[in-house]
Amino acid sequence: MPKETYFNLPQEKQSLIRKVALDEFAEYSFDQASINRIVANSGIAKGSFYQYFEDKKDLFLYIVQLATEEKLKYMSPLFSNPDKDDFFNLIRKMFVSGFQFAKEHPQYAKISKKILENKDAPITKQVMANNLPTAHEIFETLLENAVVRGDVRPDIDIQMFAYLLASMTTLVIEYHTEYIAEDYDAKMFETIDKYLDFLKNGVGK
Amino acid sequence: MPKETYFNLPQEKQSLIRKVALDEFAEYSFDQASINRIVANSGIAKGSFYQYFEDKKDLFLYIVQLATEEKLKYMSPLFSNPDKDDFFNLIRKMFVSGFQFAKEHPQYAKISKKILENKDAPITKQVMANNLPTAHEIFETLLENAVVRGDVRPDIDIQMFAYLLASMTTLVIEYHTEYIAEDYDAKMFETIDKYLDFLKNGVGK
DNA sequence: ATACAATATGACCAGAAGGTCACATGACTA
DNA sequence: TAGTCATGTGACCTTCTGGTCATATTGTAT
Repeated sequence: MPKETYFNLPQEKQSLIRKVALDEFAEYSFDQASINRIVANSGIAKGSFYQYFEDKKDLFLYIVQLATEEKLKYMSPLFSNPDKDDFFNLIRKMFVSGFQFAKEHPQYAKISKKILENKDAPITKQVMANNLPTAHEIFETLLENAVVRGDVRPDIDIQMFAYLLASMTTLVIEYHTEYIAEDYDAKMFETIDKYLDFLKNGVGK
Repeated sequence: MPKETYFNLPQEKQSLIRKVALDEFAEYSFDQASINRIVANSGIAKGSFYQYFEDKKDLFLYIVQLATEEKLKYMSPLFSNPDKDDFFNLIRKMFVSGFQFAKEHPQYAKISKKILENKDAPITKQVMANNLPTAHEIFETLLENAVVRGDVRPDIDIQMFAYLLASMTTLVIEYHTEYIAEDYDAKMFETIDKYLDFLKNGVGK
């Protein structure tokens, strides 16, 4: 957490620093991000930076927290009415929300992606520890409910499949951003539907 | 590629350097790996290192090439008889081979994993450029054949599914190494079978 | 105007990085 | 023995890093 001094700053200055730090961490990994660049781009003195934050990690975890809070705003409505949608519809809605989040907060999305990509970095482990429950724990609960509801076959390995689901979600988004150039938005639904069809029925003939 | 001086070295010295570099890159990412540590651990002078290699990148790409060649030894036999196995059996065999490779060359496997995890690092892009065809191009061909053979539904999006398949392979291995502690080897087949069942039939009821 | 606390500042520090270079060593030829 | 050429060496270079600290500035309350 930033020091009190930071929160005493005028809102404008706070948000400038946030913006610059966000840009930096969206472009560079934690290790490669540079405090020197951040202070230069913010127009604040190096010394001031350390009046506001304990260290680099402090700033990073703060930014990650903001990202997490923002993402939660998109996701939490889905879980308020747990029995409203069946499993596959819920997945669809999660996709749409996640897609919306990434579209409206591309920087936050980039940072999240960087964190997930660097699973063995020490900083990633700390982020994971701070921001439980992890995605695959959520999916485990979802799957358990889905089996009870009868949406999903009861003979699947829930732990394993939760792990796969959690990662496949980001995979599908990755695929879509990497390969779909035109009609990006409209085709999102096609991509999701193809994915859901695969989840339900597999690809065997 | 290393300089001639390197290849003129006695085999023992070459392989010592390879071993030390392999250890370094298995433990640290390209950026975090340190030439200073490598020369210290090899017992060679810093200056000598630069007689052998152009720079850090030169050494790294050399090690990656060795890894790629080694992995190919495990994988290429599978593709010599393309019509011997149906699609799902081929996937199974690829798993078993990949698993074997990772078990017999854990360092190489670690390096490959690190590369795949850091998709946006410049060095990763260069590795990808050098080592085409990429995994998902292979899977595209495989899927096309599978559709012709009738193993796989003809209405799937081959490009998209090839992308997913390529990544899911590493996902499943990741899951297995992360969650299966005891009977690691024996349970590998269970994991693969569960995965193949999911590929074929999905999870819908 | 004075005193006190909060904040701002940038020169500075130690460490590590990748990379260079003048020189030393050794081996082979004439 | 003298000359040549490949190889070996580590002190040294520049550049960057995260982080510190003595000092200067500012704001506020008396």
